[in-house]
Amino acid sequence: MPELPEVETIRRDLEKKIAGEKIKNIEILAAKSVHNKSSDFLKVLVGNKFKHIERRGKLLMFALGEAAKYSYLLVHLKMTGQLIYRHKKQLLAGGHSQTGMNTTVPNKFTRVVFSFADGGQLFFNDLRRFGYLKLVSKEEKEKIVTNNFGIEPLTPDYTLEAFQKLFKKRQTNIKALLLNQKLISGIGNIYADEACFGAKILPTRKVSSLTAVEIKKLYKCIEDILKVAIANRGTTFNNYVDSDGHTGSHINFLNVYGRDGEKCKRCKNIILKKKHAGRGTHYCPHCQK
DNA sequence: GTGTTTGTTATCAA
DNA sequence: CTTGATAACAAACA
Repeated sequence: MPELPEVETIRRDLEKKIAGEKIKNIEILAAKSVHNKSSDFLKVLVGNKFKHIERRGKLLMFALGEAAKYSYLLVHLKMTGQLIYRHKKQLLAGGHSQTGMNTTVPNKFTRVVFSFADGGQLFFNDLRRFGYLKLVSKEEKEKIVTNNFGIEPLTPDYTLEAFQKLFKKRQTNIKALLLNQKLISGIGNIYADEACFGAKILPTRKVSSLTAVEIKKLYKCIEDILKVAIANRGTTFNNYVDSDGHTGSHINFLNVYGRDGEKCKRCKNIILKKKHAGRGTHYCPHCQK
């Protein structure tokens, strides 16, 4: 489940590997994963290059070198998408990474393959095919960003004042607020539960019931948890790997997500998991109020 | 065969 | 128009 820390880890690494490198060839193995006509996709990208990679929430935006009708390639990994890069030598060695967990590419879940002039290849894998690649114009990109993404954590836009505003005149609960990308972007099921644990707040609480002190605490916890998770190169629970095909290590630092039935690291009570807002929600019934 | 997993959108209701 | 709640999607695995 790539959320902000996982997508950011991919963005930073991948940008160093592919920025400015000419795209020599593209294989579309699953047309459904590409939200453009295949012929358009190839025509625009082959011979082009990615200048840099931006990110908003969980959405990656590859800026094209030669921008005309299309200026950006949007990539959303949804639940099981992966972007794995192999340079020429790794490919000659058999498509495996050299250290850590091996992810063989291509594999049966490879949907699109980019081949670069320097012999490197970028593989878009997606087991469940929820993810997508989509070419858009500059205007479309800006419209998508404006219409679908709220406050971006870890940027100057993420202020306590802006965060506090989200709580005004809202009837929903904390978990739903944190998962709502239009209000605050980049948080998914894992970090929503982890942030609530950090702030000692039950995810089921109505947002109107939070005190000013609790809101401030949650604000700080979100920032902290995302930064630490990035430092740990993300959480690999099921499917996530970085652009080298390596797992992230933040799973070792999770306090509640996936720990139902285990002891709370803070108070030793048993962590519970309940379906809430259609999602598995993990919490400590004792030290989260 | 069934239940479970979640990011996002569609749909309906208030 | 805004907000909220829920279902649906997709696909593999235990």
